[in-house]
Amino acid sequence: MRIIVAECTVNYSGKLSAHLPRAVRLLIVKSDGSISIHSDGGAYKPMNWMNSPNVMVESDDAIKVTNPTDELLEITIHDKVSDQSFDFGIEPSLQKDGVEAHLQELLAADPEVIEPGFKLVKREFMTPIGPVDLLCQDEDNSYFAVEIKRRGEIDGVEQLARYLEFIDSDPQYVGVKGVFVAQSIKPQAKVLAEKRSIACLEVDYDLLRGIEKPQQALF
Amino acid sequence: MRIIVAECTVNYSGKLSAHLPRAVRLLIVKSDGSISIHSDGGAYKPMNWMNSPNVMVESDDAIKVTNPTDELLEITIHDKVSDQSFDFGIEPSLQKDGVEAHLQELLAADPEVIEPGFKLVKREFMTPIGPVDLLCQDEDNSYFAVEIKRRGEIDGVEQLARYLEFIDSDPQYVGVKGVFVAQSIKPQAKVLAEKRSIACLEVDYDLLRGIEKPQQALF
DNA sequence: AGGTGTATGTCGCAT
DNA sequence: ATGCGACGTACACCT
Repeated sequence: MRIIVAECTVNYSGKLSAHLPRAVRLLIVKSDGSISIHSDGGAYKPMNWMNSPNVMVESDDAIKVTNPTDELLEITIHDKVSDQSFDFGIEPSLQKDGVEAHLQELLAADPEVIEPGFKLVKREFMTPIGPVDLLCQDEDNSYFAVEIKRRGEIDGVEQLARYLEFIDSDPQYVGVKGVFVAQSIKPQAKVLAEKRSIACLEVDYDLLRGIEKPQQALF
Repeated sequence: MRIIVAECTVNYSGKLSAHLPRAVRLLIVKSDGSISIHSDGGAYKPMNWMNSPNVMVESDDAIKVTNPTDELLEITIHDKVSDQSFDFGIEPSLQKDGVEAHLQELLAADPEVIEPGFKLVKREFMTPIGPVDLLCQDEDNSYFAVEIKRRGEIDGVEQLARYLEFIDSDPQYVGVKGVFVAQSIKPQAKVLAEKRSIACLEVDYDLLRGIEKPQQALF
């Protein structure tokens, strides 16, 4: 990892054109060759960047980076304040917990959390426009398509509505109903779900993780 | 801007839980208080971060950052390699010039690219739920609502379908049909467009830019 | 390599 | 503040 602080101007052309006027900025060159240009503000997103793979050509007062799709990043260095390199060694893997995949696992293991009597038919049930998270059946063997989100927003409801449309057109599953499950559901998403005759359920992830264990202990 | 290189372990809890095992990493603390933790790889996205506003409490071997929504970022510093601060001054504004708007301009200027005989009725034609990119008429004076995207995905088809629903409910435009135009259209988007009776058209931006000039030269 | 869905998405703009 | 759409989205996963 190379860390440069320099007064510079930047031009990017490729998927769009961008120009950064002269100012002091942080340049990060990672060992895979990717380069990013940060200002002192605006969250973590760099103002400009070029991902690996690319070719970087450096001269006294300029850095030119090109990639295989003909994007060009051109940095003119007016005044170099600092230029250091560090050896970071290998990066152990990042561990994450609490994303949608976990939520789906927990609910697949315990469909009765969604509705008493629910049995899991299929996880990632395929439709022509993509997989719905869970397909379940209730005690009357009626089908329910379940869409799970971490945050319940309006586009998630639309997504489920589209799936339902396609699943319902299969005679085997005709009459399928929808359940929209999320840790929290926005008011507008609830309104739209109501309009689409889709049930809503808010679940607490920590609680869900909690009740999962006692149930496993029963067996 | 403060730039720290240190061997550290990191824990984040908030919207999810994340843990970074001990390794050397780059910590960037921007003047707005936001902090990001980078490894030496993986493009520009940091492994962990905390945006402003937040409260940062620093001790000899640890940095604890909390924000108003009770997210917590905890960095344990095992070995500090470097710790420097720089004054960046003010950042002049970034200038961008995108492809998206230009594509609409080109098609508005040349609707026949979409379909021979097409005439432009209105750009940004207003509906109660937002403007559709182009409203056109063909040689039989039938109406066509055109939605233009750089990338044609399923959401764009839904968007156009919603517009069509509203436009069609106006007696003047009843029977309006839809055309979905993009540089490339994903298979699933095509499937949904088919189901919604919306025509799809993939256009080449460079080609379009090319044929624009000869036409302009005719006048 | 290309398609598809998620993201602690981020960002900007309108309401 | 919240909703909504665009992003040089990035990124993991699957075929």
